[in-house]
Amino acid sequence: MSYDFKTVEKKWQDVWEKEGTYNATNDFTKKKWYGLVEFPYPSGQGLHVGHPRPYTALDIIARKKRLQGYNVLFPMGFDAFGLPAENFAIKNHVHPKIITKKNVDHFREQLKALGFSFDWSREVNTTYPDYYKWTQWIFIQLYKKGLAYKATMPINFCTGCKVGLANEEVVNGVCERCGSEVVQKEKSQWMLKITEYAQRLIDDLDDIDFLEKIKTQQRNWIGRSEGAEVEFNISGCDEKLLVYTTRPDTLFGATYMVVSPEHEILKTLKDKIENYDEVKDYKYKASLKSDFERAEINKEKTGVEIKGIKAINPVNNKEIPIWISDYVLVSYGTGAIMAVPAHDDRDYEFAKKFGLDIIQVLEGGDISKEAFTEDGTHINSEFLNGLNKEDAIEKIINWLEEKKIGKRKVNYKLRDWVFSRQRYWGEPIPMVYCEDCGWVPLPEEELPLKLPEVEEFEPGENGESPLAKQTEWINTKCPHCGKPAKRETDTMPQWAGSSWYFLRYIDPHNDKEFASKEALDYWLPVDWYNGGMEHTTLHLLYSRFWHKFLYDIGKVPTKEPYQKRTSHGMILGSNGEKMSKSKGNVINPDDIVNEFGADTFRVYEMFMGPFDQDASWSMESVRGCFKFLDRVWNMQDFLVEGEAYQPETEKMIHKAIKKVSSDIEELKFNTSVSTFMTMVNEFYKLRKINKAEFRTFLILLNPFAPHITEELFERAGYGTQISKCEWPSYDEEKIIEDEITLPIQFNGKLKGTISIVKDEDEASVREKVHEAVASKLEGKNIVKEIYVKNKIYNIVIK
RNA sequence: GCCGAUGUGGCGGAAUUGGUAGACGCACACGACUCAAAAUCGUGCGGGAAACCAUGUGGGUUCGAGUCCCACCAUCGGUACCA
Repeated sequence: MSYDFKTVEKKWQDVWEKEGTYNATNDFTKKKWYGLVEFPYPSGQGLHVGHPRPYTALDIIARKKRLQGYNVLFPMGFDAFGLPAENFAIKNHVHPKIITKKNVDHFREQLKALGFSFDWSREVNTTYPDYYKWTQWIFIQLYKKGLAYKATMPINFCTGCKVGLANEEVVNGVCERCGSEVVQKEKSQWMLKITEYAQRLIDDLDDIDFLEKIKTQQRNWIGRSEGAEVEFNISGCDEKLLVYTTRPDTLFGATYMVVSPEHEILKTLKDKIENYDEVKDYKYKASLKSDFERAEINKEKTGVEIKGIKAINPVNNKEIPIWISDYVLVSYGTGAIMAVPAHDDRDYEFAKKFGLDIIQVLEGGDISKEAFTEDGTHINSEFLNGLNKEDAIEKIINWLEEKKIGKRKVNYKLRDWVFSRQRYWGEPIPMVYCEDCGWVPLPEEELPLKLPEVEEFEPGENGESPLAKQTEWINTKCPHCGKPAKRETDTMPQWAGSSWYFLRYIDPHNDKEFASKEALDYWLPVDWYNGGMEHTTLHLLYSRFWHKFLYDIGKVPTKEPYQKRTSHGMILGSNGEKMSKSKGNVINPDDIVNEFGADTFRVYEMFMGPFDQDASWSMESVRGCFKFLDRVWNMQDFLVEGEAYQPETEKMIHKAIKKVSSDIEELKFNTSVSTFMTMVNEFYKLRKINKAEFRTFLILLNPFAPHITEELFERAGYGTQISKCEWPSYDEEKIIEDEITLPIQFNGKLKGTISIVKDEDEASVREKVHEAVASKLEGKNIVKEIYVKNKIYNIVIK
C-alpha cells in the first residue's frame, strides 16, 4: 500500500487545529520554552522555499520541547506594513489593506499546509489598529523620555521609493529595497536616539547566547572607538576647531586640518575666508554627490585650502593650514580632523597630492613611500619621545586634560535612527504640531491613531507623504492647548512593528496593555530566536534597542529580548544562484507539497545541508527524501508485537535517541535525518520491527515528519497520539561497545584491524596485533609501539 | 582595505573534536521481480594492477593531521575615506 500523503496530512492538520494541540497554555507553573522565528512580510508571490527552512527547524525544536514536557510558545504573525503593498495599490488602485488581507490569508494557508505547530490563536498583524496602537504607544514613551526628536538634517533619500531611509537601509549607495540611487536631501524627520544605547547594545552581548558572528557584526556596526577630542585654536580669533582622533599620540605629526564640506565653521568664519567663493563652490559640488559617488571616487582625493584662517597645533603652537575635503564626513566625530599624513593612509595621499608637510613621529616604515600605520617608538614628539603607542596615548591625554584643551572620548559609528517615512502604508506617527506648543503627543487614550481611508497613495511632489493631502485628517486640535493644530503626516518605518512583536505574542488580545506583567514575567526572554543574517544590523539591533528602553521604563522584566539567536543559510536555485524570476530558477513550495507532501518537504529542507549554510535546491534529493518516507510507511508491513527492543537493534536505538536529541539542539538536522535513514535500512535488513522499536522510532521522527508519524502511530494502535507522548530517553550503558574493531597502523598508516573486547588487557591486545600483522612486520625494525586504549594501535617502524 | 565564513568522490554532504577519511542521500552499474518499463527489493561504487596516492596549495608540530600552527590561493557574504 502506498502512502497517501494528501489525505493523511489534511487529516492531522485538521485534528491539530480542532484540538488546539500546539497552543501554548496559560499554566504559568510549568517550565516554559519560547521559540521564535521571524514573521514574514506577506508578499504577493506567496511563500518562498526559503521561509520554511528556519520555520521547520524551530518547529522541530518546539515539538521536541513539548514532548519533553515544556509549555511551548511558538507563534506566528505577519509584518504586513510595507512598500510592495503600497506600490501595488498605486498601480492597481486597490487599498493596501485589501491586498494585505489577501496575501496574509494565502500565507497562512501555505504555512498550515506545511504542518507547523504554530499557535494560531496568537497570530498578530502589525497593520491591525489593535496592534499598532501599542507601536504608537511605545513611540510616545520614547518621545516622553527624549529619545524621539525631530531634526532637519541631510538624510538618505531613495529616488525610487521617494522616501527617506535609515543608514542601515542604504546598501552600496543604493536602496536596500528597490536598488534605486540614494541621494542626500534635507528633510525634517523624526529620529530615535539609538546612539544613547550604543554602549549597552555592545556590553550586553556578553550575557546572551548569540552566534559569535552575529555579535561581531553588531559590534562592528556599532563601531566603538576610543580616542580623544582636541581643540585647535584658530589664529587671530576666538573660534576653535574641535577634532576627534584615535591617535592623539601623533599630535606632533599633525601638519594640517581638514573640515567636512558641511562643517559649521565655514559659516561662522565666512568673513575671514579669503577664497570664500572657491570654498563655497567646492561645498556645492560635494552636496551634489550621493554617498555612492563619494565612495566611488575613493581613489582620487579632492579638496580646497581655506585661505585666511590657520589653526594652531596645541602641542607646539605651530600654525597649520585648514582644508575642506569630502573625505571627512560631517556625521562622524566632530566633522573635522587633524591630519597626520606620516601615519594615516588617507592623510598621506591627500598631503602628497597637495604638497603638504609630512612629519614622521613614529619610528619605522619608509615615509617616502607610504604612511606608516603600525605601532612604533615616538620621535620628534618632545615629551612623548621614546614611548610606545599605548603609553604615549595615556600621557598625551593626561596632558591635554591638564591643559584643558582636550579630553578622552569614545565614539560610535552608529547613527540615530531615521524614523519617518513619507508613505501611506505604515503606522501614523501619533504627534500633533501646534504653533504655540510645538510637537505634542496624542493622549494615550486616543490611541490608536488610525490610518485614514484614502484613495490616492502616490507620494507628494517633494517626496511628501500621501497623508499630506488628507486635509480633513491633518487638521486637528492641539491636545495641549486646544488650538487648531496639524498632525504629523509621515508614517513609521517597517522596522517599527517588528521591533516588539515578540512581546505581543505573549498576550495578544490584551486591550489594556501590550502584554500583562504576569505573562511577560513568565515568558520572557525569548529562549531561542532564529532569523536571517540580513537582519543582524537592522531588525535585531532595533528590537534590542526598543526592548532595552521598555526595560528602562519598567515595562519588561529582562534587559535583553532574546536569550539565543541563530541564523540559517539561504536556499539557492539548483544552479547555485539566488532564486529569482529572471533567472528562472524559482521553486514554488506549493508544487513540492502537492507532489511529495509536506513531510517530504520538511525532511528535505532539513537534510539538504548544514542549517547555517547556503544550500542549492535539488529535485533528485527531494525524491530521495520522499522515498525514505515511503520506506518508513512500508515498515508497518513487517511490524510485529514486542515490548522491548530486539537485541540486534537495542544499541542502535539508544544511540539514535542520543544522537537525534543532541543534533536537534545543535541544529544538525541533516545528520539526524541520516540517522533515521540508517535505522530504516537496518530494519529493512532484519525485515522486522517490533512495536517497542516502532514506537520509539516514530516519536523521534515526529518533529521532522509530524503527519506520517502520527498516522502510523494511530494505525499501529498505540492508543494515543504522539503529541501526548514523552520524548524517549536512552541508557548510556546500552551504548557502550563491548566489542571493538581496533585499527592497526604502521607509522600512522592503516595496515589492518583486529577485534578486541572493550578494555582488553594491553598485553593480550599486543599479542593479537603482532599475530595479525606478523608477515608485514618481517624484516622491519620496530622503534616504538603506541596503544591508545580501545582506540588505535600504532607501530613505529624503520 | 578591514571583518566573517567556506574549500573533502561525478554531486549534496559525514567524520565521536588529534585516532580506520568518504556515514547518509543523489547519480551511476549490476542482480531480483516484470512480456517489458516504471516503482520496489538487493549488491557494488574515491583513484590505482599493486605498492601506494588522496580532504584548495606549500611548509611545520605529532607515533598519528580533514581536524592544531605558519604562509599562501580561490570562492562567497558583510562593511568601507569612521580619523
